[in-house]
Amino acid sequence: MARVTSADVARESGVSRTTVSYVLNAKHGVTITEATRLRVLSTAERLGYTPSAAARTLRSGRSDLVLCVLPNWTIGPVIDALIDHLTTELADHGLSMLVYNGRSNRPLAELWRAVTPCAVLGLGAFTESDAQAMRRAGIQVVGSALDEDPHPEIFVVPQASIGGLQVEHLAERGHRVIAYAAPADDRLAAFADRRLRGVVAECSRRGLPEPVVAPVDLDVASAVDAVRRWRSGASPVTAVAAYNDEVALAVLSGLRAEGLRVPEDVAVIGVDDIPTARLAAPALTTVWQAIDAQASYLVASVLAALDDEVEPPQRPDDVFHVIERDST
Amino acid sequence: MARVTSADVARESGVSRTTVSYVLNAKHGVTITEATRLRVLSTAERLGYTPSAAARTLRSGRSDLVLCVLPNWTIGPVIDALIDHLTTELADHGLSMLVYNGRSNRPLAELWRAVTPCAVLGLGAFTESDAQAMRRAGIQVVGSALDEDPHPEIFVVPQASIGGLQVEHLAERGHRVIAYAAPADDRLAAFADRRLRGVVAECSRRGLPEPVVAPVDLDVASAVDAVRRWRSGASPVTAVAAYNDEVALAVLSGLRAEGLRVPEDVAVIGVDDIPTARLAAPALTTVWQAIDAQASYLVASVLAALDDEVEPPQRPDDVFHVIERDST
DNA sequence: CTGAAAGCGCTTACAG
DNA sequence: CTGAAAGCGCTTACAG
Repeated sequence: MARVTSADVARESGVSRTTVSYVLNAKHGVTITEATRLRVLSTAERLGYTPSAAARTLRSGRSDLVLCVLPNWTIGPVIDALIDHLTTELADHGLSMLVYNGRSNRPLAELWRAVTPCAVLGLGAFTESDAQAMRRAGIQVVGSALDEDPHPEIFVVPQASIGGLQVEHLAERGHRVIAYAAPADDRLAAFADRRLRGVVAECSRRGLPEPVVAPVDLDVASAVDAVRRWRSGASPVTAVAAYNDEVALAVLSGLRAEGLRVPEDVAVIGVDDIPTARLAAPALTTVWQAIDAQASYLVASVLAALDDEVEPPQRPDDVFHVIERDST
Repeated sequence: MARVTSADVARESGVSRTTVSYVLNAKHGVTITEATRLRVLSTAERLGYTPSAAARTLRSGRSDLVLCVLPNWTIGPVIDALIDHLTTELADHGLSMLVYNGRSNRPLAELWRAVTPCAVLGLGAFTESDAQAMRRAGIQVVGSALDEDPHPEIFVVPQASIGGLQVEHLAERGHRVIAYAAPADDRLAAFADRRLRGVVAECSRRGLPEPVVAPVDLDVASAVDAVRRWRSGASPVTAVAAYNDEVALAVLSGLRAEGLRVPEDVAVIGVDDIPTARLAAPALTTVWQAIDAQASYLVASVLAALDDEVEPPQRPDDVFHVIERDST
């Protein structure tokens, strides 16, 4: 069965393709008789007409597609919620968002063979050559960074400040010997390193000893190893800042296996507030992120990149806070 | 800066656009002088030429894009891994996969304004009208179903058999009064209902009493309510089949709060084997899915839909098995 | 072995 | 208020 085109709709409605286009795109500044309008609309409906995205894009040089590029991360509930917000908000502006999982480490260039987005929203940083290639193809690039970035148009979720917040919380509860539980999954290194940097900086600012870092796999044995190391020194660790909630849950299991009480012997704080964090024994204290505010900022950035008349948004601040539960 | 087109490459290389196209697409059956080939390739490289996806798609009536449509589910590690596998395997066949999160309950039709995939891979079922619209637009539709489905080309992950497996495991350990912990999140109802159906069927097949169903929110209070209900009757529940691991973890927390021992007083089995399942106290018994086999099947289905000469694959069986840990 | 030309389906000045 | 025509950038018969 052949594809239905605007020519079909035009013929069946007894008008020209121009008129069909005007009606279907509710073209401004052109007046169409109500009768014609209705006729075209109903024919289109009846025929099940769908405009060809390829033709529209080719002709207008612009598409309604925003591509969200995910770096090689594991995707948990936080990113899931972010994507959810982005999709919905962008759709409210007539933009469709599709997600590319750049796990396979393939060059992004492959993608432009398949799709022509008007903007690309990178949740991680792009390589300079990728970014250049995109701009050259007329694609707006909205990037993100995990650090403070000199480019004001780059979205920044300062990972270091998460680590800072963890230490602040722990220090305020009187802890002085603090450890950092790093993830064993390499894909998370970009985040983990920066969060650790924040932990180290805040410890030093407060005159606390440098945190002992141990990688913790998501199993009990690995956590037990880390716990033994942390507790073995002359001044045993009394608090652990974990890379995220999953790692924190592993630490909890290691502590339990070693017969240590939480938070009496060792306090633990995570990041993310995953659903199971509150189900742990004891319920996990964690750092929460304002995903909706981050999504809104990102959407506004995309809109500003697409339309010169739209002002770029203010970076949201205060996107983190500590949720106190029973593990600290 | 204007877009680089194949005409630019042709001019700079001193050949026609035809030749450029032949070289860049490594067109079979056409012989091009090695010298010309190299010249074209290097000019394209130097100019940073990226073919226009819109033009290719419009001209050839076919794109390299596979769209994966996610229903309104929460996305956990299982779906994440599935997407990962799909992206990689499809890329090996020259196809780019993009993911659409259909959460916003918008009609899929909106999407065809932005993008023209060659195939759509639905992880949930499509409405008949959506499926029809896609076929009418020349898009191959590869659907999935959660139940046995009369259409042999539909991919089926029989959710009911997950529930059956849970009961089988529990019954073999001597349990007779089994409860079902349903998720409170409505978005999961499609799965939950079917898994429950499997639980009910297997109980009845084994002559066990009908399972008591309680919804369990991901918090301790909700789980405690459910546990009290399960334990209050004349024949208290001794085993719980949970919708998934998160719900199972909640049940564990409710049991703990009520002072019940696991598995001595009550056994618990989940589904998914999320990373934190093994970190629970006690470590959670769960049902594992062979995601890689499912992904391979799906990829083969897409390939078969795209090329009539490729045989549709055999449905994989044996995609589930129980991972025994300490909670049963 | 290489080129001129047609045409995919749309939108948009331009003319009437 | 509506239509004829051009052109977006590519691929592919067809001719040489």
